Amino acid sequence: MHKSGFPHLSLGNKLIQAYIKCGDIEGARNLFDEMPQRHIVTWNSMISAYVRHGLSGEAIRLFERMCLESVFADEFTFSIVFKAFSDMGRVYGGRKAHGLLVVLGVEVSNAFVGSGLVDMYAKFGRLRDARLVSDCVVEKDVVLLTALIVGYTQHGENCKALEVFRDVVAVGIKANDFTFSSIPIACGDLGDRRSGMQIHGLMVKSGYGDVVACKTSLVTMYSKCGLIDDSLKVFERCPDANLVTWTALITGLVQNGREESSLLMFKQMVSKSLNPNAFTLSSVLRACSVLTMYEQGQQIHCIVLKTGLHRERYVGAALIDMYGKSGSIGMARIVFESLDKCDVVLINSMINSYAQSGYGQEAVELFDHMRKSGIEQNAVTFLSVLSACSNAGLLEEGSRIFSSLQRDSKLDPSTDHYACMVDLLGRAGRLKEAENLIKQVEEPDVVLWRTLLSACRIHGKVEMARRVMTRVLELDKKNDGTHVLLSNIYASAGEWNEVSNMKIAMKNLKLKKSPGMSWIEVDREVHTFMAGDLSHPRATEINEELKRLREKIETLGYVPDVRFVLQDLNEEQKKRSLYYHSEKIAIAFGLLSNIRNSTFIRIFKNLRVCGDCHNWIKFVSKVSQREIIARDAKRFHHFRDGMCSCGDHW
DNA sequence: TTAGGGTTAG
Repeated sequence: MHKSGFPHLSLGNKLIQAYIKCGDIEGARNLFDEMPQRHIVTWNSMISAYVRHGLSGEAIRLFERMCLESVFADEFTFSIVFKAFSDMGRVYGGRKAHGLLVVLGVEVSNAFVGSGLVDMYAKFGRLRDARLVSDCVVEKDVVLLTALIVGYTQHGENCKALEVFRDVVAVGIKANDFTFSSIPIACGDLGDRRSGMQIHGLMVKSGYGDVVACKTSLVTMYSKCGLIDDSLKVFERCPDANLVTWTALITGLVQNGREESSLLMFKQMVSKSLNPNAFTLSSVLRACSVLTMYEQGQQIHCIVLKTGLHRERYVGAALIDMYGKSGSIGMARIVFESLDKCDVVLINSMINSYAQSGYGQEAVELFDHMRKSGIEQNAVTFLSVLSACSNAGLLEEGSRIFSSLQRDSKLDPSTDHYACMVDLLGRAGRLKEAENLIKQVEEPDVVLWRTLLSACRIHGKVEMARRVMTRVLELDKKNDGTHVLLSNIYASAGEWNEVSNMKIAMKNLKLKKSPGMSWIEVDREVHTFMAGDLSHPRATEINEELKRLREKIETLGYVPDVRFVLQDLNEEQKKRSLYYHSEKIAIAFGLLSNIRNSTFIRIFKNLRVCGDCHNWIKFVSKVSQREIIARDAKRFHHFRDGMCSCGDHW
């Protein structure tokens, strides 16, 4: 023992090592603090233990204390401390440590030091610095080059990642499982199937084809290349799939439009007692959102709450989006307000939810609040708030925000931003101003002209529509939506000859009008209806319900508005055609299904709700005492007690 | 002692 009663220097170090080995970091720290003098190895052991236990902040504090006490850091210290700085995102501190390394004359060419430094700069996104350090190391090893590859892939520089990988192969450095779990990501993000498949072959040849992380990386690579069936093949040969592998597959399925399969896979995963994390849950929430399956979405929300992941940013954004897209704006707001920290994506999700439900004022307030709080707004923020203004007809606020976007030198308004303004002006009947705004755009796209064409329809401006149509056709001859739009303008004006000319034009161009359909989720099953569609097993009941509703609402003053029938029919035929619009059938079915005694009914339509249906739903919401939420191609309508949230502006 | 695979807004 040391005369002061403390263990001898090397014995003390051994004791600290023993504490660390047992995972007793607190014990190691106490002993460390009590030691009258410490060897460099002791400092290094302690710093290293902190980093390995996820206590990088503590590691940095100890490193700084070491410098203050004039203990010279060595290669070992630097190899570990750079990771601490990158874990904590402390760019400035990391650079200072690099400076100290130079002053102390520690060699960067040491493989461990070089790799640590390259990895730190790569994680900070300072890839030029990472490359400079890497170039100073004469004998580069696989760890250093893999760190560089990962840095490039994580910051979207996938071509450079592939270049480094090709260098690795060319100079004969043996790529290992870490390299093979990183490089397919670059191929996936580039959509480079050829390189992806070559690397897959090389991986198998090198003996890493059975490493789970490598296979996971292949699942992602194939799915990002649009080859989801190949992802499934890799997954089938992965009996040791872990949570990351399952999540990669579930995400891939969602990204490839196979949302139903992704939900089935999720169920399988849970049945294997694998607990989903934030990655998994945000992907399945997206699947529910796309499928408009909100009962499922709510169940996933329960899992989120049970697992305590409701404060995770990615999950929060996915939940806000899911509730926003389901028209449950109250729930979206509850999730939003429960978050501890806000970032631009979360706020954009909330603004966008407001936009879709027509809550323009709330969207503008959040936008203004964001600006006051100093949170940087991006192009999506402006697009979301402008679309909120356009859905709610807030011309004054929209113009103010659009002007500030034009003044803001950091962001250039895109054609999408202009489209919102054209829509706002157009709907307000200021068609000439809308047209002038389009002329300000250097290369106006077809969306802008089509937006103006749509405004012409609302205001019945047939002559202007003819002119705008020629511009639309110059840019996109083969768009069914455009032809239908102009045909509807002619139909509203009673120009039936022109309507049949449009039909002939569409036939010649082999364009088909996409059929209108509505759907509703009942007991986690989706029921879809077309106009006049009486093929549902409960068609007779639906018909009776429609009749009951008609009788009730007619006593309150509902009159079918045949102006919305865009076919050349007689009055009685027109009324009958309105009677069986798909949204009416879906609502009648919803009412008779009495979904879980719910106070509301939610339906979806792939096209815009027509004026007569809009009026019909208002009456039905009154007689049925239900809130009816209808999502059409663009937005939500919340009907309650004979009124609609859109204030008839849509 | 150093490097890896899966997630959010339009």
